[in-house]
Amino acid sequence: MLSSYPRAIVHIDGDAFFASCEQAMHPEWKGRAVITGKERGIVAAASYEAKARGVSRGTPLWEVKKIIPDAIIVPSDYESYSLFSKRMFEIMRRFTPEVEEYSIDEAFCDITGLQRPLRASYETIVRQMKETIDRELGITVSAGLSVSKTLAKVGSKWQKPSGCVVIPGYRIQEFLLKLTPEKIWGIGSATAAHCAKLGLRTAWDFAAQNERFIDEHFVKPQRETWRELNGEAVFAVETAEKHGYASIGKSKTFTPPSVDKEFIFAQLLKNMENACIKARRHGLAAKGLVAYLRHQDFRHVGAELGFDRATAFPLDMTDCLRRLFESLFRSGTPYRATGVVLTGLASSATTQMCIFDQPARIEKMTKLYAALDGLAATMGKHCVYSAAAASAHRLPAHVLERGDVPTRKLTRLPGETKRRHLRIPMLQGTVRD
DNA sequence: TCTGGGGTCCTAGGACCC
DNA sequence: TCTGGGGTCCTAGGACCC
Repeated sequence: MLSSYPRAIVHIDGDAFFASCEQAMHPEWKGRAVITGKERGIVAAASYEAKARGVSRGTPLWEVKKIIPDAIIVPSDYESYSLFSKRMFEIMRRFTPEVEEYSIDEAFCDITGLQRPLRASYETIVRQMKETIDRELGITVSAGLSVSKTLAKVGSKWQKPSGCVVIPGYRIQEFLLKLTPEKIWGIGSATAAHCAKLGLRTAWDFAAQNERFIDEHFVKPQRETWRELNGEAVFAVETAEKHGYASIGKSKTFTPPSVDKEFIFAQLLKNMENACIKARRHGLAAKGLVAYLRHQDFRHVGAELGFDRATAFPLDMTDCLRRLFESLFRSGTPYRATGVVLTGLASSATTQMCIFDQPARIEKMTKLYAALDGLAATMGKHCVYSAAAASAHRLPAHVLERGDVPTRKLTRLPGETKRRHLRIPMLQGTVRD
C-alpha cells in the first residue's frame, strides 16, 4: 500500500515572488529595493533589499517612500508573474507529473519512489529542481522536503531566501521546537490563542499531545494539521487542475468609515456590479448572493440569499441586494467596508431556466449586458452603471479611490435614436430565512 | 503595521421532514 | 397533540490562506 511508507513531498515557494519577477524582467533593478502594489497603495511584495530596510507586506506606500526614498515602486503585473509561475510548474513536471499548483508562487509535488528512476536521492532531486528553476527563470525559490505537505512547508520557510531544507521524520521535533504554533500552515491567530490557553507554547507542544487530547480540544482542520505534523500525509498533493471559481467576491474599504445609508448601499451596488462583470467575463452565473458590511473593529455582518435561476445580471439582483442590506444595516453605526460575494457559480451556458421565467425577458437582459460588456471593453470599465450606484462612482472627496478613473456616464446605448426604457422586471429572489 | 483584496473550507444550530 | 429519534439542508459566521 502506498500509504504504508513515508511519502516524499516537496514544497517550492518563490522568494519575494512578485518583486523577484520584476527584477528578472529588469536586470538593472537587481540589488535595489523593489516594491509591487502601487495600484493598491500598500506593499504586495518587497524585494529582499527592501525587506532588509524594514519594509514588509502591507506597509503603506507613503511609509515606504519615507524609509526608502529611492525605492522602485510598480503596480503588480499579474500577467507577467503568471508566466514565471507557469514555467516554474513546468520545470517541476519534468521531474514528476504529480504537481499541485497551489498559488501563483507556490507548488507542491510528490516525488515518492523516484530515487531509482531518477537515479538520485530525494534531496538531490529537490536540489536539482530548485536550481533548475533559479537558473532558467532568473529568480530564486526556496524548497522544503518532508513526509507531509505541512512539514514540507515548514522546510521551505526555514531558510528563505533560496533555501533547501529537508525534514526527515526523526528530525521533526528539532524543527517544531523552534516554532510557535502560529507559524504552522493551517494554524492562524485564533487557534494559536487557543493553544496558548492550553499551555502549548511551541509547535512541538501541539504536535506532541496525544490523540485523545487533540480530539477533545480541537476541531477537524486542526486535528488534520496535528496528524501532518506527526508525519502522516493527510493532505494529498492535488494534481487536478482547478478550473473556474466557486465564488466571486468584490469588496471595498472606505476611509473614513461612513454612517450614510445611501452611500453605503451604493458601494454595495458597485461591488455587486463589479462581481457580475467578472462572472460574465468568465461565463459564469450565480445561484446566490452574499452581502456584508464591515464594522470599524473589523468584524463583519453578512447575509445570504438564493436565486430561483442562476444569473450574473445586476438587474436580477438589485432587489435582493436591497433586502439583504436592509436586514444588515443599523443606522448610526459607522461602517468601513462593504462586500458582495456571488456564490454557487456555474457555467451560464448550462443554466437551467425556472418554469416561471420568461425567456424573452431573459434574452433581452442577456443582450443588454452583452452590449454593456462590449462597451466596457472599448470605453473602459464603468462607463455605464446603474443610477443607484452613481453616488459610489461619483465619489465624495473624502473617499479614497485607488485605481479607478472616473469615466463618463452614458444615458443611452449605442445605435439608439431615442432613450429606451431599461426597466426590466426584477427576478424574484427567494429569501431563505 | 490598528489592517487591502480575493479566495476556500468548516461548523453549529435551526428548519424541515420523515 | 404529544412523543422520540434521526437525517439533510441551509445559513451565518469563523478561521485560514495567498
